[in-house]
Amino acid sequence: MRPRVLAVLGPTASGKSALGLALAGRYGGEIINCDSTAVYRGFDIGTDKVPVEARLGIPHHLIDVADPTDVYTAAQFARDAAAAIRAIHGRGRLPILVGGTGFYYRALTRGLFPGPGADDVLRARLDSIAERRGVERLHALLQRVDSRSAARIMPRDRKRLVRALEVYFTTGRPLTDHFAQTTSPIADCDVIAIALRLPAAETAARVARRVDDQFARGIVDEVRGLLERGVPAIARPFGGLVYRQVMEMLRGVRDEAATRALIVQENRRYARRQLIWFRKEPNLIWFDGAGERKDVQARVEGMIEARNVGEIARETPADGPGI
RNA sequence: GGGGAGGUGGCGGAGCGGUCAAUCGCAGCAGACUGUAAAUCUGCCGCCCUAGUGGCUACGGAGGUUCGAACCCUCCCCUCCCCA
Repeated sequence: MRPRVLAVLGPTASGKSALGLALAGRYGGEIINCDSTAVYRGFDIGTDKVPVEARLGIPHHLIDVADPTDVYTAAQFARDAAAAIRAIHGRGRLPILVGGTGFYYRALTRGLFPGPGADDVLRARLDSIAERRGVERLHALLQRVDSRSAARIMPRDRKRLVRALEVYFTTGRPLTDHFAQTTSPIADCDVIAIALRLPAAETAARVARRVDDQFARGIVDEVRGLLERGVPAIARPFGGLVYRQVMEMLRGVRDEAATRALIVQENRRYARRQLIWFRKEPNLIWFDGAGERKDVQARVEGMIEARNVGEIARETPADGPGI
């Protein structure tokens, strides 16, 4: 039997963590975070990390594995997650990916081409071209060296233009040439992916509630504390949802009421983008309803049992912790 | 009561005789995504349809001037500010 991996995906505030925890408890699982911002230490409230006390003793991986000043990437995630999966399988337990970053999930399950990582010097040079002559300049440049990529990338999509040029200049081959070598680091595993889905209005209400909660729990103090501890304002995770808006509030861009409203709005938009991504993701098994609901969990468990996914745990009960 | 400013698409706000269904921003909707992805970017966005150098209704209301009006004139309605 091929090793199994479970995944709990879905838009923000859909109850992924609760479902992941329930499934881990039931099937002897360990959780692997699949959320791009939760990897950063110190960014807790805004990322809605499950507090250690609430983890029911279930191991959580890839949370708090990066310093705020690090630049954690999808490639790094794919490597780390694959390693975590192998380790968990080695313990005879079931790896459960939980998160909403579609790109990370794809990087893991379908792979990224084995090309070069970021070249900061080159990026700086390309960025300065964009700065001085306009982003379109990069597109024109790409058009000359890699017209296939130029056709795929919008003329003002700076990040993708920079990356495509970076790959070309560091390898001498167009980005699209590299794609053929793309393989998943967990190609030997069977991934059973569950995706949660909620009506937009429900997501909106849940997000509003969560934002109130984040402020009540001290998101503003968390940000202040990070800054006081010397985390630079340009640190990657400060650019993410919630943190970006709170940073702007602290800079006086808008007051707290407006900030809360904005965060709610941005969350709804983010949820929409996540759904667009996941809709395209093949082989997801969709469940309607929030992940903390017992009936939803029961439905998911029914599906899992029908597919015998939990078998990994049952086959090797020996080193299950206290079962 | 007197004086002043203004009423434009869901909101903010341009336009001040034709090329205006109306710049732009926001919100909304749809989408792209191969090492920054909670990021970055694209399209649509009055109504109708066979989706187009298509039809229709529109710029507070009613009239008027003009070949032609969101833009000019008259009256009315309504906001806001200042003085009483």
